Amino acid sequence: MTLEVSPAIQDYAKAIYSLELRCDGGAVTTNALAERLGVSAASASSMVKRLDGIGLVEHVPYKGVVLTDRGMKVALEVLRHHRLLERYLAEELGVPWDRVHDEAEVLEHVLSDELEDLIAAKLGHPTIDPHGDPIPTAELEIVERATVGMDRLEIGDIGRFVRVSDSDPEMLRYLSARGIAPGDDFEVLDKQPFGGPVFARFGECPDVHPLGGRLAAAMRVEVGA
Amino acid sequence: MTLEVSPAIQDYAKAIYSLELRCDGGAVTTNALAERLGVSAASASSMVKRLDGIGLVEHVPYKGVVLTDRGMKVALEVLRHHRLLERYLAEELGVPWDRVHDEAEVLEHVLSDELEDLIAAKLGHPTIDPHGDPIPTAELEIVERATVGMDRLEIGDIGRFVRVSDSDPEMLRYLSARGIAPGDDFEVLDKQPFGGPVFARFGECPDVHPLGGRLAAAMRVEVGA
DNA sequence: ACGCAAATTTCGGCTAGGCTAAAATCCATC
DNA sequence: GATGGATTTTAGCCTAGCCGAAATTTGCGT
Repeated sequence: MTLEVSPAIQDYAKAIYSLELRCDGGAVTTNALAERLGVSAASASSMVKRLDGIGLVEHVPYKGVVLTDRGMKVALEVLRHHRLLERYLAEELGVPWDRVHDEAEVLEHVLSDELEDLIAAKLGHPTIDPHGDPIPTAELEIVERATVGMDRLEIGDIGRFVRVSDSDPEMLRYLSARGIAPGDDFEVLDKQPFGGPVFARFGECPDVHPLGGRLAAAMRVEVGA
Repeated sequence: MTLEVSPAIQDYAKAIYSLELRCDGGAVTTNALAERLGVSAASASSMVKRLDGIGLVEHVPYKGVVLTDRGMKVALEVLRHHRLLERYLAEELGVPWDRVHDEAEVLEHVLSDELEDLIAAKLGHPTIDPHGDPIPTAELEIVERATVGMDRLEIGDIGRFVRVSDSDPEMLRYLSARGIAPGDDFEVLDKQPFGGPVFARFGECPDVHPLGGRLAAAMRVEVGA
């Protein structure tokens, strides 16, 4: 049945998974998928039909797709590969934080189960990757923590900076250069009105950083003591 | 010009390189190439034409192919990836000796230059892989040592077991299980006539091993004190 | 020197995955 | 309830690699 899961199919499954998370509960549209993967809407449409044919997604024409259980397994397997590799590359090989995503993006498709196990063991079976994203377990269970973007915060909010999108190298370099990393506790000291930037302090460092626009939205945090 | 070197092309370049080594100096035939890569002669023929078109090989129809300088660079780049990865997998991740080849076979095509450098540095810029094969330098220079198969040896010959084909897992398991590894010094104690097996002792271990057939031919040695 | 077997190339066809352009469908607005 | 713009799907086409079958070339043995 499922004996042919090409890299392209893995990429589609992964993209559908992450888009399902965003647009909570809803079906993923062809357009969103196409944009995410950098292909034309026509290409996405025909691939979606194929994925439905092999039972990885449920496709309602003109409505969108939802992953089936089997499709979810494919997505989580690739996600586990990706995030384990990110962690491994950062920790064992010293690949810079803002580069691990691109490296993992290609390696994830050719990682054997055996190598996956060896890497996980060597890392001590980690549960989050260098961006703070959770790594699915070997049994493909994953806990997505509820987070909000820093753009939603108000003056006085405190909490923990949990994760940041791994796909924008420039953002990662920016944060990295300022010593801001997932896991840091923070405090919002000021905020400009009308969707303006928030001013926050991270970890032990007394510096106050202005965070606005796409950056603040990409920085996901858990609010509270 | 060369901006498209697909995995398939890399595999062809690598195969042509190693066949050129064997059939010393001569052009590589389409059939040999097809057999090596496990594709039909028709497929190999058409790919050879493509490779000639993009300048990686010189193809004389019905005669065979020879790598151009650019083709050689492609082959050595992939070979460096392959052997560095074998070394890395064996040393850092504990992948069994007989499995590293297959893992490296897929990873070699997706290894970025940056990762290549990091891996080489971590290993201390090694010059041979776990099978005793030389690793091309970053500048793609390689020294192929002159070796003979153990099947050519006579009683009383001594020397060093240098390398063994990396592509037969069963052979590797067999040698591994008996504690025989590249780098071992050996002594030929007996030999049966008419192409029969040689009996040899390796390293410190007093055991005498009978080695015949394809195994003896695959075991390459340097003869002499 | 000639013919035949083996090697090689050519030919037509297949799948995966992508594209553009055109047709179909959906939905918000009037 | 119609209609126009946006979205989605279909249709036709392309390239990379692979295949088997048929045509071609080579070169060995006599």
